[in-house]
Amino acid sequence: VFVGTALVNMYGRFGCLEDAGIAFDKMLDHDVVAWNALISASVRNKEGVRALQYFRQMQEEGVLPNKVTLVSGVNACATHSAFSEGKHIHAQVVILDLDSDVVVATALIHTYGRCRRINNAKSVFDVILNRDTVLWTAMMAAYAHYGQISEAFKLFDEMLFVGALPDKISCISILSACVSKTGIDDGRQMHTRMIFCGLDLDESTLNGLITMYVKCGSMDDALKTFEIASTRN
RNA sequence: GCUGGCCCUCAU
Repeated sequence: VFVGTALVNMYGRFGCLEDAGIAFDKMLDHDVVAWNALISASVRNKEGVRALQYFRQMQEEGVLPNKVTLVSGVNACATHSAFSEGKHIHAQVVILDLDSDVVVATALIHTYGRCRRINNAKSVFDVILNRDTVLWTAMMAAYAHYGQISEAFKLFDEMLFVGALPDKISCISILSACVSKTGIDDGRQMHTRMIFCGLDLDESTLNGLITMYVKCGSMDDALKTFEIASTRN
C-alpha cells in the first residue's frame, strides 16, 4: 500500500493523472493516505471537480477524512471557485476540531479568496493565533488579488509589528497588485517596505519590481531598479 | 506513503 501510494503521488507530480488513477485502482486496499494521494494529485492537475468526486466517494466507502484530506478538499474548491462546496468542507473542518490549525486555515483563506469571499477569509484568519508567514501571505494575497491594496499594506505592517518575517512570496503577491495606470505610489511604497524588511532582492523580486514599474508607466523607476540590480552583480 | 501562500495552459 505504501508503494502504491507513492506511485499515485509520483504520477500526480508528473502530471499524469490517468496513470495515477490506474495505480490507485491496482491497489488492493485504499486507506485514507491512498485516497489523499489521489485527491491531491487531482487538485495539483487542476481537476478540482474530479478531486471532489473522489473526496465524496472516499467517504461513501466508509473511509474517514483526516486533516490532509480536508486540506486537499478545500483546495479542490479553489480551482473552480466552488464557494458552497468550500463552506461545506469548512463545516467538516469545524466538526473535526481542525479550525485552529494553521495549515487548514491557510487553505481555507486561499479558497475563500479565490471565491472573492474576503470576509470569510478574514474570519478564518482572525481566529488563528499562531500565525506563520504562509498564513499571513495567503491573507495579504487575497486582499491584493482584488485590489484592496491598503488592506494588504495594513496586514503587511501588522505582520512586521508582531515580528513575523515576510518572504519573497509575500512581497511579490502584493507587488503584482500594485500595478495601476493612475499611479506608482503603491508600488513605490511596496518597494520601500521590501528594502525596509531586509528582503534579499534576488532575480525574481527584482523582476517583479521592474515589471511593476514598467506597467505603471515609469521607465525611470524601472531603470533605476535595473541599475541597482546590475551594480550588485 | 498523502497536506497550506504569489507565479507557473487566469503577469508578460
